[in-house]
Amino acid sequence: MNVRLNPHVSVDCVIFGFDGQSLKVLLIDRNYDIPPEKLTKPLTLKLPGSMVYDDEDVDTAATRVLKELTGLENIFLKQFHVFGSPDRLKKEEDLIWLQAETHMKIKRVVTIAYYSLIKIHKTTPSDGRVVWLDAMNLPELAFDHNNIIQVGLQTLQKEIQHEPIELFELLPKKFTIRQLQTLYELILGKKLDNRNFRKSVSRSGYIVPVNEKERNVAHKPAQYYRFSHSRYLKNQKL
Amino acid sequence: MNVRLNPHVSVDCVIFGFDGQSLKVLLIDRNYDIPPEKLTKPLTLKLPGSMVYDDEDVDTAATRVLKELTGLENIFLKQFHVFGSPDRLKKEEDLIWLQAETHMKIKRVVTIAYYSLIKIHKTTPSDGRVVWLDAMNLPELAFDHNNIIQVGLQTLQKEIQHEPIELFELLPKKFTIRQLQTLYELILGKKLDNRNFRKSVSRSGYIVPVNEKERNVAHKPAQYYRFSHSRYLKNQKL
DNA sequence: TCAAAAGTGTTGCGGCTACACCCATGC
DNA sequence: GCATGGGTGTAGCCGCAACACTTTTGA
Repeated sequence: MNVRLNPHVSVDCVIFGFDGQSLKVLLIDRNYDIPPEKLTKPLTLKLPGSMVYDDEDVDTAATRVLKELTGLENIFLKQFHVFGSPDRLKKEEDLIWLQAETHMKIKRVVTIAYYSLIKIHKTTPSDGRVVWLDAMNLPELAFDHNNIIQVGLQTLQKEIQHEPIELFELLPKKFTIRQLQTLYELILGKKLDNRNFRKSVSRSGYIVPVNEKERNVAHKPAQYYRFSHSRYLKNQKL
Repeated sequence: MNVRLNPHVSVDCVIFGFDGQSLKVLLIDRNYDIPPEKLTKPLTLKLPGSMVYDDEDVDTAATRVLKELTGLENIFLKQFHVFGSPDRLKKEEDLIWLQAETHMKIKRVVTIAYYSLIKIHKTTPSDGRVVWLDAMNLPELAFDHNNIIQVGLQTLQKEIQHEPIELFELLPKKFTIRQLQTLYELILGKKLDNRNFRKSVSRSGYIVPVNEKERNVAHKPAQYYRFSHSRYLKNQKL
């Protein structure tokens, strides 16, 4: 395999997770290996990404980034926008970091952004560079990554209105209706009516109860449900 | 202005037009300037496109292509997908043409695809390289351009369900309901009920009759309508 | 027995579909 | 007067929103 990097094209992945309370984004501390006394900022966070190899499809590059980072394969990953303004590399520290990382003088990179939804607990927690931050309340990130995340979130909002399937990637196999509703509310940014939400769940036909309830909770225990992929496919055909 | 081309990133524009009968795509004969005796094929058609200049936003590059070709500015133009497989330049003749065109040895180009909707009669007909072909019945094109057009068409199908506004770019200022319906049917690839279609038109609130009817037609003359942008915006606010 | 979250039904409105006939014009 | 496409109304179904109380558990 020819591993020469194409210094003009990169991929960046906006990886969403859900911890039951809030919507998270996976970020990388790019200065993790730098000794503290040399750091100008305590944290310099960026989206996981990579230059594209010379003989690699751009989609493959995004898949590779995800795998290197989380160990996961066959993950839902969707190209959503290209960020190609020549001044997206305008911060001095970003240019310095890029040069150190790639050993090339780079003035301009066009990046193809993807988003992905994964269960937080599935990521290898061993990688110390990885942090999950609240997607709605982020600090200033490297490059134009705040903007990329915002556009990714808007895309996700639109998508889940038509393809709710994606959301189940964020939930554990067994989940309660309340968890699912909370997730919808977080992403859409508004409250939903609980009764109507339950009706739409049972109408869906592919969210089915499992033989298990919550335990040790100080209220009526909730029924667990799972996403049935086979029933989902059946409904599509109708 | 630094006019150095970035040989790794290009833009391609799928420009749709409508002649009242069928949906068209604008294509370029890339061998227009080659003397006939040197041609291997009578026509070698491709999408209008360009490499991206080193100091140019990718969206700007797409806008530039459209302007160079049609003279039009401020045109609706939407980024819809990146085609980045390393073997999208696999045909020998494509590589030869690329090298002649750019004077560079190029093995791999990632292209960002845009689609656009314009009124056919607005294009400068002086440019002999330009041809409009039926979008549903295309010959084999250069590179992976057949595939790009197909994906563009699918994107358009999805978009018009939510943002019908785009379609008015394809119609003359004054148009009949039947023309609008024909356009919908062509893009969606299915027949629509005429009565229900008219109802949705009058419900829309932003398609308004003008004081003019068809003339010299051998049937009841149709009312002309126009798209009212101001009414469209008002409805959005509700 | 209290606090806390789970779970449950009905009604009205508006939008979507299906469907058949008369109208105005040019030839 | 006839061929051609323009234009019109209704009824049933379905999905969506609004809305308040009972149930089950742990503490």
